[in-house]
Amino acid sequence: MAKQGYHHGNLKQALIEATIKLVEQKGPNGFTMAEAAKTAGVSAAAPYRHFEGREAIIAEIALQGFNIFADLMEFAYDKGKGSAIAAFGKTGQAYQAFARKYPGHYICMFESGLSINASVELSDAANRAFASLTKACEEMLQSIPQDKRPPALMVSQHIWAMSHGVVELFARGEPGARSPFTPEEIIESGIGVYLRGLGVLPKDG
Amino acid sequence: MAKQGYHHGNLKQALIEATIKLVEQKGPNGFTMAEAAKTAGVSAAAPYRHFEGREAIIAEIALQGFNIFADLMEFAYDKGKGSAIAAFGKTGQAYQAFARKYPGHYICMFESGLSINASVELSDAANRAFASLTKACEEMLQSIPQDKRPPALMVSQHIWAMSHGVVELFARGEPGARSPFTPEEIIESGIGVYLRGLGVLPKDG
DNA sequence: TGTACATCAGTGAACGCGCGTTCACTGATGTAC
DNA sequence: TGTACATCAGTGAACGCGCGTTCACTGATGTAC
Repeated sequence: MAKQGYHHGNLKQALIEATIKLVEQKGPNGFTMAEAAKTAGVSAAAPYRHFEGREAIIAEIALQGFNIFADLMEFAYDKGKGSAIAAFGKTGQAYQAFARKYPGHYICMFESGLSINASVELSDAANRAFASLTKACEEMLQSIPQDKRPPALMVSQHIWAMSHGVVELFARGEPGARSPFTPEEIIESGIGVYLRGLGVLPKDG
Repeated sequence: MAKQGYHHGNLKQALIEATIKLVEQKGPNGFTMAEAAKTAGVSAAAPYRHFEGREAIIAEIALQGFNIFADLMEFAYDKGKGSAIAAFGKTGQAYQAFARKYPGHYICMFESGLSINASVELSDAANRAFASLTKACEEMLQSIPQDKRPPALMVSQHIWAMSHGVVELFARGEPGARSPFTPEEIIESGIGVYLRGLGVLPKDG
């Protein structure tokens, strides 16, 4: 995959991948530059040709993560188009799927202590991701009479909070360790109840 | 407060308090034994008279935290007794109040990477805390016809997930930084919608 | 195609640092008589 | 009340370690002519 010899050829991405792996295994602060370099098969000084320092590599992963996340959400939303509820459901599933498929990115994005306002690029990417969730909420809320309609932003924050909570509490560690239900079951039923409460789903599913 | 002189007199608790402060300021991995000792005004070797090592002090704080948490939840639940809904609402508020009032404990409990199964005491305390939430859910669900009643455990996990998500996403950093709403507004309205979805609250509040 | 040279992307040694932990010690405290 | 002694809870020096980072260097690559 990577070039042999003096020049690695693809070191930047190799370091990112090494860091993702380490972060998944040891948590956001268990990773060290030295170990990332070693994992990538390169001397300890090499990373500094590509990243300013420790923080920068985490920030880069978070940035990539938010961009993947935003793409996934937008794609999921488009796939459900036609039915606002369907579109919304797809974005909710996309959230869980992202967290499951990219745990290292998820950790860098939400658990590393990184400030989202650290760079314009980063906050742009984060905003894009959550804007698409909020847009899905907004369309879904159209079916509710205007005077009973809660703010779309608040609805998307409820969904976001529950999704994030499920990831943090139930999607880590051995399956079943903390709950007899799978994360997907929990979030799907939770959002189902919530949507009934909003009045966009009938009382009986 | 603490004794002066060679013997501190209260070092164990002083170290715990120092660690809580450091954890609040620097995150779960920003704390060091050396700094905790220094903050408590004691040599770097002294903590080892009271704790086996770094992990042990975090575990002790988490244990204290789960016990305080469980007490608060049980107390809140009792206060709302008579009305199942009221009792439930009180426990939800107690969750947010705990996270706000004891951020250092909260971090050690949920963000330190500590395994809840690390000790029997710890898992007992954690179970006690969540059992009282589940009990509140169970009583609340009595008003629903049995064949439409979701498992109490799942309901309590939904509530727990949303509460935790709100704490993690909206209750940290400067107020208003990520949301125009306060954490309390978000969780209260979120749980309100959810309860309407369950059918334990009327369609219009 | 060949050569000279600039630039790029690595190396390896070294640094200073602070951490976690151990160890022999010592000052303070409690207790038996 | 006084004394001897055991125990407790600190100290301070030292250790080995690995980390983040810098620096002068060098091998590989790309390009102008």
